[in-house]
Order: sequence, then structure tokens, then C-alpha cells
Amino acid sequence: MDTTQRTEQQRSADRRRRELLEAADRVVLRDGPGASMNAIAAEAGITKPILYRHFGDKGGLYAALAKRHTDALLDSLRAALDAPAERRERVEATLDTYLAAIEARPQVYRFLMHPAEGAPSEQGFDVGKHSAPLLRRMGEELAQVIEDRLDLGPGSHRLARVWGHGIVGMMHAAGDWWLGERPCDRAELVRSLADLLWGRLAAAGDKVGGPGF
Amino acid sequence: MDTTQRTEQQRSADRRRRELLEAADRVVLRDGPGASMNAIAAEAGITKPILYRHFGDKGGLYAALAKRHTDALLDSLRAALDAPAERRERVEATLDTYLAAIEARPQVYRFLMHPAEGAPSEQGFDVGKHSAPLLRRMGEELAQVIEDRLDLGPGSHRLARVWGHGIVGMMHAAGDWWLGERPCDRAELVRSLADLLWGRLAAAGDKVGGPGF
DNA sequence: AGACTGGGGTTACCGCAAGTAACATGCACG
DNA sequence: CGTGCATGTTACTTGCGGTAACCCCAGTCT
Repeated sequence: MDTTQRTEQQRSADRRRRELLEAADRVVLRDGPGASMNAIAAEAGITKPILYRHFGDKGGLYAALAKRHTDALLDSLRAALDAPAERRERVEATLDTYLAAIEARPQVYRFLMHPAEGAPSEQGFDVGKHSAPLLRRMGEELAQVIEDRLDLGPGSHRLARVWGHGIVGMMHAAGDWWLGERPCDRAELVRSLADLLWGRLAAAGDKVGGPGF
Repeated sequence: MDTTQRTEQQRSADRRRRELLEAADRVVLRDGPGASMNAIAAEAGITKPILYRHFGDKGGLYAALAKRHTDALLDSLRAALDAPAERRERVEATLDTYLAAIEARPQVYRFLMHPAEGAPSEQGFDVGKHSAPLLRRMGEELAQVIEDRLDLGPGSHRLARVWGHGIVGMMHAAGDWWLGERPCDRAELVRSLADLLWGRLAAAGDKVGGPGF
């Protein structure tokens, strides 16, 4: 029959695709995002054209690769966000989950967020197509949670989205900086960020001798 | 004399360098960050090796280009940050200044923040070297202002830096998203972000029927 | 005047990576 | 058996960043 045959082929193709992604993952994590298609193909034990048959172009491969990691990270974040606890605890847990993830696998993180670093040669290949989606998806998910759970009055939809993207951006930038400089431990960073979100900036007093910020 | 001669040559070289940067600017703003060195050289009316004599490599050129715009933007931001007004007004003015800048010249913004988009071919050329510095510099400057002006108690230095980078990241991510979707006007975005910083997230009530976010 | 030096310029090339065309091979099905 | 068809290969083209070698002309020293 045609259907079984096609599903069979489909399954085999999918398995192959997954194997190729694993190989690409290893190479990218080892050599950085500048890994060449030749190198990836070699790691997978095959040659370039096969990669192109499966993923179209380098952008397709990297997008597929990014999607895997992005999905995994988003799953963890959802879990932290949905835990049964007070709001502040949830916020801290979510921040901590994200930061723990990027701390544990900085290579993956760097690939997702700064896919151009390391010296790829990209012709007709838009790197921004990868990092943006992760931030965007995180922002949208958070916005949804905020809108669902919080009573924000009129304009809550737009407000929630602004906040979702804003908070994600805050987390991202602070995490990126922290990962580079390691100025404090994770717990302190989490606490500081949560404090910021809890309005400590507005509540702080002016320093003596000058107008407040 | 040697000194006058050298300064004379220096001046001429500097002028040339500025001309080249202008040309590069035009090309990058027209073709996106994927502009080739050949294209830039052609725009400047010369050929590649001259660019390399002046800037070393593509990274050097792009770094110089980015520095110009970054410095300009940072000047505007400093002005808004130093204005004589209440804290909330300053925060809103700073946010608005940033957003107005990226709204007015999205091409410049895209180049500074997502320099890889458009398809550059970068061999041994680290794009991350451009976008990061802008965010980092903004974060550090803001941190400095916060630390100088606010009384944050013990650990104020680290706290200010976390907040500086976090707030900049919030502004950046929200701005990036807003620039793409234009879900509301600038004033509303500014107000929403300021509200977030002023702790409205923590203050909001739970929605009926479920545990709070 | 004529050789000498040095900054600004060019052509022609290298290396390398993305992407592609054309050819080979193994395996199901009529 | 032969005919698709998926899977794989070699060998190529194109286009980029980057460089080596050469050129030219203004001014200077003798």
C-alpha cells in the first residue's frame, strides 16, 4: 500500500534527520556556530549534498537545530512558570531556571543567542532568524501567562505583551552580562532582578547631594 | 619639520577615513549589514585594499561604523538621563529617546543590534563584537547613573550593575519587538515599560479563578 | 636636473565555504 | 529482468574576505 510505504520512508527520513541534527549539534557545540557544512557532514559520516537535501540550506539546518534547543528550554520555563507557588516565587524560579540553563550549557546558549560569533561564512544566510525566535517565543509565552493570570484592567492584552517581551529582554541581557563577568552567584542575580521587577527602583531613596535618578 | 608633516598626514588620513566611513554607512544602510567590502569600496570610489589599509579587516570597519552610531546614541541617552526632572520623568524620557532613535533610523538600529542579518560573509569576523558593545555600554552607563544617584544600601554596586543591564535589556527587547509589530504608539510603550519598572507587576491583583502568576 | 622615498592606488591572485549538477548505487516492486 | 526512487558521491561554480605585488606621482635631497 502507498500509505504504509510512505510512512515507512517518512520514518526513516525523520530518523536520519535526527541523526544529522545530533551530529550537527556535536560539531556546533565543539567548534562554535562557525562550523562549516563540510565539517558537519564529516561528523555525520556523509557529505554535503545530503545535508542540503534534508535542510535546504545552512539557515534551515541551524533553524532546525535552534528549534530543538529552544523547545527544550521553553519546556523547562513553562514548568517553572506553572509551579504552584506565590507569584514572587514563581518569578524567581523562572529566572533561576533560565539562568541555570545558560550557565549549564553556555555553548548552546551562545549558539542560540549569538549564532554569528566564531566566524561562520554566511552567504544568503540570515543568522538573526535564530536568536530572535527564542526571545520572541519566550516573550509571547510570558505575555500569555501574564495576561491569563493577572488582572491588569483595560488594555491588559497590550500591556501584558509589552511586559512579557520586556521581562524576557531584561532576563536575557542580565544573563548575558552575568555569564560573561560572573560578578555574583546565581541566587543573588535572581534576587536582584526580582527586586527590580518588584519596584525597588522606584522605591529607592535619592542619594544625598543630588537630584534623584 | 617632522611634527607638522606628520600631523598634516594624520589629518589627511583621518579625513579620508571619515569619508570612507560615510560611504560604508551609505552602503550598509542601503544594502543591510551584508554589504560586501567590494560594494563599500565601489561606493567610496576606490578598491578593496584601501579599506583594508585603513581598517585592518571587515570587523575593524564595522566596529568603527558601529562606534560612530553608538557614541551618537549614547550622547542622546545621557542627555535624557541627566535632564533636571523627577525620576519617573527621566526614566520615561530616556526610554522615549531610545525608542525614538530606533524608530527614526531602523536601518541603523538593525545594523547595530543584528549585524549578521542580510547575509554577510564573514571569515574570521566576529559579528557579536558590535551589537554586544552597544548593549554593554548602555548597561554600564545606566548602572553608573543608578549607583551615583540612588541610595541602594549594601551591595549597591553589584545591584546597580544588574539593574543597569537588566533595564537596558528590557528596553532593547521591548523596542525590538515593538519595532517589528508596532502594536501601539511610542508613548504607550514608554508608559507601559515605566509602569513595569515601577512595580505594577508585583502590585497587580490575581485574576479570578486561579492562582496568581 | 635627476635619483630617492613614501603614501595612495590598482590588478590579480589565494583560500575557503556555500551551494549545485551530474553521476553512481542499492533496493523495492511490476 | 528492468524501472523507479531514495541515498550517496565527486567535482564543480560562485562569491566573499583577505593579500602580494606592482604602479604612480608629489615632494625632497644632493
